Amino acid sequence: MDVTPIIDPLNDAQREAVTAADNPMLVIAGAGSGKTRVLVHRIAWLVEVDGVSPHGILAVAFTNKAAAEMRIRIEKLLGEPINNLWVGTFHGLAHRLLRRHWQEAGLPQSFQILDSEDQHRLLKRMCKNLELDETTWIPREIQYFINKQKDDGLRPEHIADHGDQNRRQLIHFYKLYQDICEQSGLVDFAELLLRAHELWLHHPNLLERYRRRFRHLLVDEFQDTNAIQYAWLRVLAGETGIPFVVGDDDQSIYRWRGARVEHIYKFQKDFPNARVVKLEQNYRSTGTILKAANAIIENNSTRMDKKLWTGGNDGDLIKLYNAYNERDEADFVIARIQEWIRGGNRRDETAVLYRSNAQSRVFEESLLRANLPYRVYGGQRFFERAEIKDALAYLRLIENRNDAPSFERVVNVPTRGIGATTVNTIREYARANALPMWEAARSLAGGQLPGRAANAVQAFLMLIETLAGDTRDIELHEQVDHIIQRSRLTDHYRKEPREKAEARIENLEELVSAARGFEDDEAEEGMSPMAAFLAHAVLESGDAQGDEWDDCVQLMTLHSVKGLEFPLVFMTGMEDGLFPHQRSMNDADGLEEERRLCYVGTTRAMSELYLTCAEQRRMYGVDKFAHPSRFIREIPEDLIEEVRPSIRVSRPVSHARSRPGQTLTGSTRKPGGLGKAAENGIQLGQHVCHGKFGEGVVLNYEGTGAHARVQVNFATAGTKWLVMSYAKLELM
DNA sequence: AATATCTTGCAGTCG
DNA sequence: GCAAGATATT
Repeated sequence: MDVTPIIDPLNDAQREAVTAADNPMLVIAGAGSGKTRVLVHRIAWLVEVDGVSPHGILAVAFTNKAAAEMRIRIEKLLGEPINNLWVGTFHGLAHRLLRRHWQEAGLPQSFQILDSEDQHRLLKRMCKNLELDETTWIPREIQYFINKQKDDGLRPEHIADHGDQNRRQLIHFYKLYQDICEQSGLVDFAELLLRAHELWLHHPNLLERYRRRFRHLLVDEFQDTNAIQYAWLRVLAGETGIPFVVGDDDQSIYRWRGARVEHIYKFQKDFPNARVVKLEQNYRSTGTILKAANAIIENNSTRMDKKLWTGGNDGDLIKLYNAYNERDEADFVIARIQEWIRGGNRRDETAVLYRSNAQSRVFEESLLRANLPYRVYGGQRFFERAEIKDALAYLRLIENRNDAPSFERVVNVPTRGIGATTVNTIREYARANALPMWEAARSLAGGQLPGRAANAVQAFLMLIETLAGDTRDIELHEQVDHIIQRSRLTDHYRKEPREKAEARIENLEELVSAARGFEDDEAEEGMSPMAAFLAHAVLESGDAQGDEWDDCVQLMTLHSVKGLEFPLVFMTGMEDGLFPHQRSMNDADGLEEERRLCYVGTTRAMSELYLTCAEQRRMYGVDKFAHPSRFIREIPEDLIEEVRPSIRVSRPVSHARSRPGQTLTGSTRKPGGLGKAAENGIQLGQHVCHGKFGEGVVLNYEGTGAHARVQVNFATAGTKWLVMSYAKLELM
């Protein structure tokens, strides 16, 4: 047997992990150290050398995309498709188990998954029905509470109210919500994990079966596991399982959504015979970039000691640009990208990173002006669009008449004369008689509703039944198409403004295509293609921007860039308050997570890294002055080169626009090159007069000769940047 | 039921 | 400053 393709591409540390004996293994893998490679090669090693059947291996990734990629890489390495290997996300795997063992899990066979929007809508409706005080009962907060409990593995009966009235109410609400879900056959995301965990706890023989089957448990992005995920894994591993987990404590950036990096330490306690391997050799970035990344992350107090290094060159210095505002920042970035492209490089080798989504706008405008194609990550995903969810609600109702949220969603879409009053009556009747909405509607349409409403409801019920009958024996995509047409959703959306209508109808057509192309590889026996498709739609809600996959400049947040790499990277908006974000700046934990985010961003760059900040930024409609991010100061000076330095000066305190605490001084800034004396007879702090704007004070000054620009704070007109050669300023 | 007007809040994200 | 959601208006 030839193991060279599995072993040869690995360094010593990677090889140690890949070829390890049957021990629990914790791999601490720095950014760009080949962590996915280790996982993939480990699986290949198990199969090829240790003779483990893929049937006995379970691999967990954090996103569907990562899972799909992992499978492809494994199959490529092994040279054949591997069908009986379980690779997926925690949610995907939990779902698979629940489909398989729906009876043991106490679920109806036709259970459906509730996404977070569905969950929110349901809770909102519950709040309204219960007529709770809407200032204290905020659906978002209730949602957060319920999900948090579930993520911690808690059912309502497990939670103590600590004698707190409010908390007792919340727990009661959780119970109520759970009852509705049970009755409607619905399972939310957190519930998938919780049920899967309970499946182990309540059915020891089932657990035993899976323990015997999955001896090898591999987990990627281990630092991102939450409590219930870890518990599920822990129970499955038992005494005999061999977990192999890979993660990077320095890249833990999702604490706010329940991820606990502490699981890395817990792992070592729970599996005392675990071996720990550190991967520190980086294959991605230049020496300079790695030095900067190391320097930044060293400021965190709680971390495992780890230092990235490369066998490669130091490469270019990191460039820092101090823009005078966010538009200047964007123009600078776009100019650099154009330069990059002129140099014969690709647009998709460049990434513009920012802390929050709102920052993308200025870059988009600049890119549009420059005629550069770009792609913004994030935003609404395909299966989350309103028109798609409407169509899916019809499909779900056909699968499961008890699905109350779907019933409510489409009972009057398109409008068919079933208004709020009628729906309320149905809901009330359902509640009073402990019936599903569907049954309640059937009863009431028999006569207890006013004639017109009764007819409308009757027509709706008939429609669903007819559609169900019509589509029983046809192909999946034909079913979808038929239902979209006959429900008259297309006609409904056609009434909207032209542009919107077109996009919506296109999306509905796209849904039919999605159904046509759908292959239910992982569908469980007894699951109809439609049920599999619906589950797929919720669990894998698709890319936000399916189109525009070709050569585009990549725009995304620092969070969504994790796992990616680009030759040319811009980390923008490097200002205190923006990054680190204001809301994380004041506590140590928050700041450390921001710093890890900075570490993630820095380590995405392969050869060139630009940091940009603006001294003035328009936020929420007002211009604000800002200090450069403290993270810039954490990078050793000799690694940074300032591009086109601008001049710093104390702001005048007397002006209405300036506020205490916003005074900028050159002395605190790094690196050097700031604070040169001004030319052209203009002095910083100089009082000047402008023909149109009147009197003002020179705040800042940038450039030389004909291109020189000056920033003046006018008494009445506010702060302006003026080109010296046009402004005709008079010295006072 | 569709449309106009007002209020609110404003990090990040995957399943 | 803007967009989404809630509420008022016809």
